Amino acid sequence: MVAISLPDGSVREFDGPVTGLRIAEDIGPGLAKAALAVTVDGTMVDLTLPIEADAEVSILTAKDEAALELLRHDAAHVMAQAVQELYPGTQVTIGPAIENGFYYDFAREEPFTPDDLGKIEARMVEIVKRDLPIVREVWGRDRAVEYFTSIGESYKAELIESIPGTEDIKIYRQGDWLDMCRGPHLPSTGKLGVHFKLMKLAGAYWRGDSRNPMLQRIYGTAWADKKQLANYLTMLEEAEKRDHRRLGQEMDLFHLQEEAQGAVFWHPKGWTVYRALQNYIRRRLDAADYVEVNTPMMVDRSLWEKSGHWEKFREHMFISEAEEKILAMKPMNCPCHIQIFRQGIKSYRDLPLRMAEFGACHRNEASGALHGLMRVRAFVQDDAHIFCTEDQIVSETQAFCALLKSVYKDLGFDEVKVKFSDRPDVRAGSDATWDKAEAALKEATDAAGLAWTLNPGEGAFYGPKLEFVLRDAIGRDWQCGTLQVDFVLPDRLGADYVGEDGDKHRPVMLHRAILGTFERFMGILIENCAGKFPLWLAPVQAVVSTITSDADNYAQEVFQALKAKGIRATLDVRNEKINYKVREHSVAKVPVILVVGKKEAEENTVAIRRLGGNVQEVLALADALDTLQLESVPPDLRG
RNA sequence: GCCGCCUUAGCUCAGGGGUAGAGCAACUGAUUCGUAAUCAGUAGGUCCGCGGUUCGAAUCCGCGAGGCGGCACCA
Repeated sequence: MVAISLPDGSVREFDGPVTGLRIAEDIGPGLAKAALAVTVDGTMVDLTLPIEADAEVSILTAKDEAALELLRHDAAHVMAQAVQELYPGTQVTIGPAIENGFYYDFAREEPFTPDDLGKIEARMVEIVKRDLPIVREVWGRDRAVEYFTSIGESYKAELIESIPGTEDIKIYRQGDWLDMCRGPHLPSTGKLGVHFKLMKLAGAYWRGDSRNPMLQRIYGTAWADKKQLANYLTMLEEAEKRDHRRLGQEMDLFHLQEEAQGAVFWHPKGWTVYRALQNYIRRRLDAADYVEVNTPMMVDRSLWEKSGHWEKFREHMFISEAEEKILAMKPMNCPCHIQIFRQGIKSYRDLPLRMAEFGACHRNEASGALHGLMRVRAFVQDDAHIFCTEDQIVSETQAFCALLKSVYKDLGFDEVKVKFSDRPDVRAGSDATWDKAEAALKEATDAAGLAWTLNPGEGAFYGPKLEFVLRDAIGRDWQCGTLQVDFVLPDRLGADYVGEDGDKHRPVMLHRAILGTFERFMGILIENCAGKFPLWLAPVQAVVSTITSDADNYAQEVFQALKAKGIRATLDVRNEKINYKVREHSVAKVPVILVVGKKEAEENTVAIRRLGGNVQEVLALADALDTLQLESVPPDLRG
């Protein structure tokens, strides 16, 4: 007797082992048809797998989020079958479900072309139409290795060999095609449906290791129905429209060119936003008792040798030679900050010492890693190093987390996630020190009210770290802020202070940034607001547009008044129709258009039109000026 | 760095072994108009670079650069 408890609380009894499909049939034919898999005591399994003991079972259909993952995994298998039918001799490797879709990595001499994607997709539809039953088999390891080796699937054989000897090898067969896979899978290929699309071709290293051969990866997206697929494709189009590289050009914010690969040419408008952002951060740091410094951009190699960077990151540093000395463009500010710390004698009374710098750093990133503003070779961080005692780690971390959260909120990001990276296998410092540092970081993060997830073993070799990830308007995650506890660098570069006891001690150094780099954050900001900057950041905050030349003098007066109030305004007295002007300034995403015609000039008013709206508000000039001035105050300066 | 694709006017893109195309933008002129494109005209090109094939290359082939999509990397 097997008792099956269902999600509605009911219990059904069967006289022996029973499959999920039987249970579904028992409930109703409609459900049996829609069933894709079952969860047994919370674990997803095949619909055809016998359930031997009492269990809590729930039947999964396309409506369940978990079933979608299954569907995507099956899409990967169907794609692999299609590829092997169309291109004999191609080897399969791995093909998991991923967010929004799936991929499969193939080994094949000849590259796939974009045209091939269409052919593969058509064959996939055909395989779905064949509605091949998907049958699970359990093989012995040796048999599996032997089989895959015999048909020339050396990657699969290698995979099986790396599975622990105690585990069964599961084979899923659909028609005359089969693959080794952990499962579970759909009952038949027909259940996959045809709401998938192959998206892109890419290279990917075997087992993610750049020393291994490169395979050909095909990415696809798959959904439960037509509407979901269409929504996803629409979302991608929307994301493309707010791509910071596209908006950067359309809005005349910045450009990149090959003579300065990975370095940004900021245009007046982009630089205006950049400055507004930097000034904002500078005020926030001042308010949080940081001191700002500035240190050399090029420093002799000997300093990098002492800090350990020369040994570890030499390849990624830009080098210059002068008078038989080798200088390196600084890839980071911290060694220089320690030089300032070391000047004179520091007392415990000087700690915590929070030293900030907006210093230009250069790193020779791999050419393939460069990506618009998001990954560049020349950048400025909102960087600071907090020199403190071990006892001050908690309070400093807590204060930092609070500052970070507040900054993100001001900039329009409310969702912040934290990744906590603890001790790696290879590390410096004693276990006792690590215990202390990790506990302090955790305590402080909790106290700051931030939810964190563990990133085991991913800490820096010199200490544990926090990574702050924020989510943008269209649901993408960006890692921006960081806080790293460092016991090593102060030691290597000889930083010390005199303690209460009169002895010399090593300070702990907290490396921290909120935005990360200004370049990258500008990119994130542009994409998050789709180019429609909040008023305090907008490069042009208001444009005064005339209807006829009769209002030119008055428009000039309005324009000067705006400037006098510190508002970034432009004047548009061109002989164009107001429709034309409104459209042009709207496309340029200017937040406020002040329209003035004969009537406004006579009455000393302005008609305000805001970006995205189509209503006009007529205000007395003095009121309009006050309103706009108030609205353009940066968030940290608001009463 | 690795794999694939792409590179034509300021921008978006079409074309394609025989004198280089469109829309928008720019410029000139006309138009003075009430909230998302007024009309007409003019000008604009090393078809990414270098080499090869050819009577002839922007087009075909090779090499290189940059960009794009991934992978690897990210102190």
